[in-house]
Amino acid sequence: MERIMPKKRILPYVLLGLINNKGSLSGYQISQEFKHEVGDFWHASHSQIYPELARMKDDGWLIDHDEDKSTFYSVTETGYRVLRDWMKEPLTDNEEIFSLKLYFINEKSDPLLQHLLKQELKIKQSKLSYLQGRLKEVFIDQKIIQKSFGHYLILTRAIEREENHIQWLESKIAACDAN
Amino acid sequence: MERIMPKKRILPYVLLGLINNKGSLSGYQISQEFKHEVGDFWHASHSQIYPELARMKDDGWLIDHDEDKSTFYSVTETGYRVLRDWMKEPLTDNEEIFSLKLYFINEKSDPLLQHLLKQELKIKQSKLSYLQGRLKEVFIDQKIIQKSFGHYLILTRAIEREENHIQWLESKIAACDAN
DNA sequence: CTAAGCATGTAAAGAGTTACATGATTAG
DNA sequence: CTAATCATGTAACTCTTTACATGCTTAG
Repeated sequence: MERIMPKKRILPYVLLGLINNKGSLSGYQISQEFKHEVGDFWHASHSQIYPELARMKDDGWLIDHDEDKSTFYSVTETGYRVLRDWMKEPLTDNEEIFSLKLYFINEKSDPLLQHLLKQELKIKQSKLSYLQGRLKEVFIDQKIIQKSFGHYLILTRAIEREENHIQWLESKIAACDAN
Repeated sequence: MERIMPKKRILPYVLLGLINNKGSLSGYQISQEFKHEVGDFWHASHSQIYPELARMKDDGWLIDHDEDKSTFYSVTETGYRVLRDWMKEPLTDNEEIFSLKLYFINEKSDPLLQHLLKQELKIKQSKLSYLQGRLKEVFIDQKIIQKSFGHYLILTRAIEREENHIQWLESKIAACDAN
């Protein structure tokens, strides 16, 4: 018995996180934000941003004030609670979401930081063993490597990538523990 | 004077590449493929796959034959030309497309392999210097790091990630040159 | 005086997901 | 005999993009 369960929308949380980081942002400034680091893991065009901001204001997540021909939005208490609740939701095997949530943490001392790093480490460790299993399973001999060389490359690359990510996560967990 | 230019669809090329890799696949088998390595950089649900296969057959990119209650598709000469043309199109800063194209190369001796690796290396090198520039530009002092710690983390992580990727690309380019 | 950028908004179309459907086969 | 998996297909909906629109300001 499946109930209609719409796909979890990310955009409102992204907007909440961005506005919360900067204190207050206009729709235009948000679209500019996506041209820098955030753009690596999320993007939205202005035609999505403006109506979304209006909806979020209606929902009481944001308040607006006009200044210099621009409408600036700030996160309300309700909005901040919504954002934090989303940040606390369990991570899945989705690096973009991890990066976004990390990006939305401002203080090194925020306990969520450690929580996120440790969650992501577990996910990545199990992903790594999955990929290592696939390598053994799929590429049982040299002949298969020769005939699917691209597949072999991307699989070995994925393994290296996960190893590198795990190392980084471990070093950051250690560094944050040292406080 | 802008003309209507629909967003470049990837799905048909993904299907072409997957079918070409295996010689022949059914819609169901394709949806299973997305549960493994390919799923890391592309995904499609069966409700997208079946109509797309039908369209591609109409366009003469695929031919089908029935067997055991399944419809299997193979790539036609036209389809293969379309796939190769797409593979030769310049890469952009989009790792998924790079990985997909790499995945679709079967032979180590395929000259496209070297071409892809070198193209991606250039893109990643310029991305790395962009990110290094951002780091200097944004985090001018310790105080800013303290107040945007998450941002600092994901930016330094992105830099490490690109460095690791560049190393890998360079090692593979060298290894392939050695032939 | 004009092109580029600031700033916002809506409409139309396309891509992708979830749900609804059906029917066959296989394993417990 | 019943749940899971194989296998395909369509309908409805959501999300995102592109295009159409407007008006203001700044730099060359």
